[in-house]
Amino acid sequence: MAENDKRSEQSRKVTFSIDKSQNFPDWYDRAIEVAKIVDARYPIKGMNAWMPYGFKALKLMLSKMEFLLDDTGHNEVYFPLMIPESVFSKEADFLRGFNGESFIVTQAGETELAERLYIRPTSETGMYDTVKLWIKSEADLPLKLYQTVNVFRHETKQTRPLMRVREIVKFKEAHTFHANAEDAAQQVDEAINVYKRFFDMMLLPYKVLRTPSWDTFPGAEYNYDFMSVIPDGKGIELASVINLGKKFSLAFGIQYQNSQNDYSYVYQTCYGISERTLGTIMAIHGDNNGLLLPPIIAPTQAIIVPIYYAGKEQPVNKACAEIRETLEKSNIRTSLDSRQNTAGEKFYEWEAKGVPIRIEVGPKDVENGSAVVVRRDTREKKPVKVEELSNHIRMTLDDISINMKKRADAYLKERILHFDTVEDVKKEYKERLGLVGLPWCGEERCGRSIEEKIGIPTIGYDEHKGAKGKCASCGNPGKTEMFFGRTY
RNA sequence: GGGGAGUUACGCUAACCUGGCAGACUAUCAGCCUUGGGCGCUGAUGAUCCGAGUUCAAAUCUCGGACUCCCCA
Repeated sequence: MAENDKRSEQSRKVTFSIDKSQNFPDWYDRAIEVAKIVDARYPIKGMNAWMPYGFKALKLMLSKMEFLLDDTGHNEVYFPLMIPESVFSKEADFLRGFNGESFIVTQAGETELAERLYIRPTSETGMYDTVKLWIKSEADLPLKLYQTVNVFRHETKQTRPLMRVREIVKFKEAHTFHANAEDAAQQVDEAINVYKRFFDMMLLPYKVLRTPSWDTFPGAEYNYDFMSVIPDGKGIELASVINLGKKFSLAFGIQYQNSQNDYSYVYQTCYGISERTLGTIMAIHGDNNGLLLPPIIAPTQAIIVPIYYAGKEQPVNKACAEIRETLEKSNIRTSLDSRQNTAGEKFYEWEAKGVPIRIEVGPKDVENGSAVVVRRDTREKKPVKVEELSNHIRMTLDDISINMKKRADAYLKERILHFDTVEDVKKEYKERLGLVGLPWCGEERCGRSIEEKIGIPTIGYDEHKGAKGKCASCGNPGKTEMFFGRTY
């Protein structure tokens, strides 16, 4: 810093006095606030107002999911927010699972309603009650639907923006209906593949785990969860893929007429993701300067920051406008920050918002016919000739994505810990480290017993990976690896 | 499910115990100075969660409510 520089080190503001690795919860709240993703000041716990920048990122993310669903033969529909109590309570396990956390409308104005109306905590019941009218014959199957809706759950525990909320604003849920069990099972596989493609695009690391039989989704035959780990060591369920079997079709009477002129009950699956995915993206990729958004969902992929000097604004502005036009022509989402704040202030702000690339244009650059390109992930600065800018930015965006994915995969690997015995876990595991894997024989009794001994809840097991050692409970050969962890 | 703490301007906070002009920082707005990593200066806007009680007088004391946070099962 030059001696004549009036800026003093001490008066410098600090966006993040909070260290992400030391205090993740506070870091997360602050990062979301500074980047203007959501406004958590909305006066209901667990319900947040989405701000323009955050909502743009969310929409970009969802559009990728929509593309994948459309591409695999799903059709978009919409079902109402409210579900009559008589419909909501038709499937017993489902009712037991969601009754306690549902909001229920009991009156309109001062008039008490004849029948109570449930605000959907998820849409199964409301949907299936009507879809049964749509299905007549085998020719109507398979039927693959999805909708993007808000759902409400009265969370009593701590809430956290995007991760654990009372109003899930964008629940993108798919529901499918099939003629037989094989087709339904196949659909589960397709859904898992769709989600793999999606989370890979979002540069998120995950592990697909099958939920143990004693812990499945209410009303399910079996289900899989896409699990990731956030920096405080807690597991987070990014997506759930559920085989409902005939449970709901029996409860709701969803039947089709088959070729033998008999009626058969349909087999169903459902699966969904939400804005939690965006929350996890921010949690995993952010650093002590704020967010880092994957280029694929960044509302602004490149921010142009003019560096003004008195009397030299005109040429700088002109160069910036030209660069912006060029980049937009190459389909790079570009913004220009021509506000009169100091350059440094703007740098910090756009870094906090997670914009992948910054382009600095000052009088020196104009003279040289170049611009300074700065990567958000490495903060590396590089002068680039204006003619080469479009190409360079494209390549750099790709490179940032590759780098982010690499980092994220390495990150998850560190947070999934493999142990051989309960004793090892007790000796070496501390809460904030991540998920715990132990060999398991496949018996419910043993799964529950391990859970109790190590005091960490079961999450699910990796179906496709055999375990090396002996079951951590009974000592018989381990069939698979069971994972344990605290979750959101 | 049980327990505890709290609520003052967009945000953070002082005054509370011991009742007496609600003060600072930040932000915002107007202007100046500036702009290659948060500089500085002048001025302005803006607040005691809601309801009741005690009192000459309540952010402050008492009671009730709402909401928020934390801890334990």
